[in-house]
Amino acid sequence: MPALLLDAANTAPAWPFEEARKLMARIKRSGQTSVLFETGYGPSGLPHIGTFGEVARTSMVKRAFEILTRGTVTTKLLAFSDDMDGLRKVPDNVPNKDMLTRHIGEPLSRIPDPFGTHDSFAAHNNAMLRGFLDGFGFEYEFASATSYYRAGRFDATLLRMLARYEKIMAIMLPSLRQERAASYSPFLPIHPETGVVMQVPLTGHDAAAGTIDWTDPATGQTFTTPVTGGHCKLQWKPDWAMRWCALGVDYEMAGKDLIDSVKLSGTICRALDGTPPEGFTYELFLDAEGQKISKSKGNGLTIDEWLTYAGPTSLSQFMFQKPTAAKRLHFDVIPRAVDDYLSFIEAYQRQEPREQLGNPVFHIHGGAPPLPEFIGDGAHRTSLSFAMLLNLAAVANSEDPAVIWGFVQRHAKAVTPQTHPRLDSLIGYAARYFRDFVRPAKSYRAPDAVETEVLRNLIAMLNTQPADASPEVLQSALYDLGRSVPRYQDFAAKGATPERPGVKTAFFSMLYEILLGESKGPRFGSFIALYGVKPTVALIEQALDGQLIAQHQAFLATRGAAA
RNA sequence: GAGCGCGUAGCUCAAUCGGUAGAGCACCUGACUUUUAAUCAGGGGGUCAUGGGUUCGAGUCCCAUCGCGCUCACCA
Repeated sequence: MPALLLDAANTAPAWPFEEARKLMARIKRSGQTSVLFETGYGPSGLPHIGTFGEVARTSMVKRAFEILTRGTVTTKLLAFSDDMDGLRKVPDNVPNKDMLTRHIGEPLSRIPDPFGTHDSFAAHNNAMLRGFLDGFGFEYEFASATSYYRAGRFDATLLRMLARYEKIMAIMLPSLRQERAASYSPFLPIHPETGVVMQVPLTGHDAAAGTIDWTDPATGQTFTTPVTGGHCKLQWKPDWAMRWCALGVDYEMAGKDLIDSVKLSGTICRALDGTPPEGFTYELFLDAEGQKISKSKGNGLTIDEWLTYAGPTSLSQFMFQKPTAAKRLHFDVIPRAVDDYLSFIEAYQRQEPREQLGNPVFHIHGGAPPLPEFIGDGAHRTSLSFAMLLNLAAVANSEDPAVIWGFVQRHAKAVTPQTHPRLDSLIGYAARYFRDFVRPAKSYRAPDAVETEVLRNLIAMLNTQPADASPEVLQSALYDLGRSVPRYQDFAAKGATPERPGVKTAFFSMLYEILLGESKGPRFGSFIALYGVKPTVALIEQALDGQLIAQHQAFLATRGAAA
């Protein structure tokens, strides 16, 4: 990386650099030579897009920090899975719900995998998370709460917390309601017989022995359980604090819904003689109605859904943009995110180093963004936007990438999927977006008597055309056909004469509405040339039969049933 | 009750340590041997929510007010 860039980074206003500078101040105070970033994950369901966002954003800060420190400070990102948490509720979107119901309350890492592919439910969801993170190429180390607890990596801090039990309670109790405060315990013993994470009040604790005493409310049996060795876990706020302290976490982001929790955990962390991490509060993702996205509601977008319609870089682009402002995370933001990304990729090449540091693609690609893919040469070179490709899909009236490619190649003959692999994937995404969002919005109508006659004449005209008729010839023939129908004659058109009237726009609108289900459309001669003369005849015949309307209704019905 | 975010063109939003307010869509006009557009050229349109303050200079920083919205206060 050029020295110029490194100097500019010291004052760069982009938020990842601002965050990195907070860490610079922290290591200056402490003198430490390594920095630990953490992101948390609750594996009671499939990975959430918010989880992805947190890892993506934390990675951007980590990378900015590495640039500022010239690699002299070692860094690590720990993706910590709280897989020892007890299962509270059976998720809706999993099989074997009966089996899961029998394991309510047990640690996720102890419950069998309802999908039957992994050693436990937690292992399954952890693998899903890691699959996503690996697919995006994040550098991180995965951590399982269960294995950390069992391996004793938290033992020293757990014992310290037990020794300062009263102090911890004094911090927690004021934040709780009376009835909850009466039964609250920061320590949750694992039932030695049932394996359930017990949420019971403690009847005693012994700091010297490192144990807690409690009673099983179901049987009245009393137990004495060590807080160490994985026999006991912590309530989540003390758990978070203990983890910060035990592992020495330096940086962790959280959504704004956790502001109070971050404060409380920070206080507990200090009570354990730890220093809470530097924090960053990001705004929440909202659905189309402005509601918070949550796993339990199932609103908003999943990672898979985003990746159906656009590539991972566009999702990173979305995550980079202004993390402190609430963002609607819905299908319609995808094209914008893709095109923002593409234009920043292009802009990067002509930017000054200082400007490059504020360019999202600098952070998305860890300082080394790829070159843009252009079509055409010299002054005529350009790149195709996602919005334009969506138009193309609509023009071609096709969800087949090959047809869209055909359109592109009419204007740029040398361009192929081999020379432009990213354009190829963009076209694939555009085709799917068309299928799922544009096509359902279509509305076909039936032709009236005059229109039926015109369409029959159109078939007859097309049957006289060769298969390779040019768009211009077809266009001209279309005008002649329109000119012959009184309804579409326009004597006010430029160049029109009483003998040779112009053609009203209504003629073409009629074709779009009946044949394509849209109010607007492509130059129709071009459409026929691309779509094919014979297929166009078939399309018109289907319209005359009422098949287009019937097919579209059937299509909508299957979608409705699927949704 | 506590905390946070947002008010910029008709709509959706940009504006990178304060320096002449921009884009996309929409709309209007014109050109391309007839009005259709992955074409090109041009145009209209904003009291940057309101009122103060700091400054040579504020959409940007500070204070207050109004409006909209979200989150937390049971669990994670």
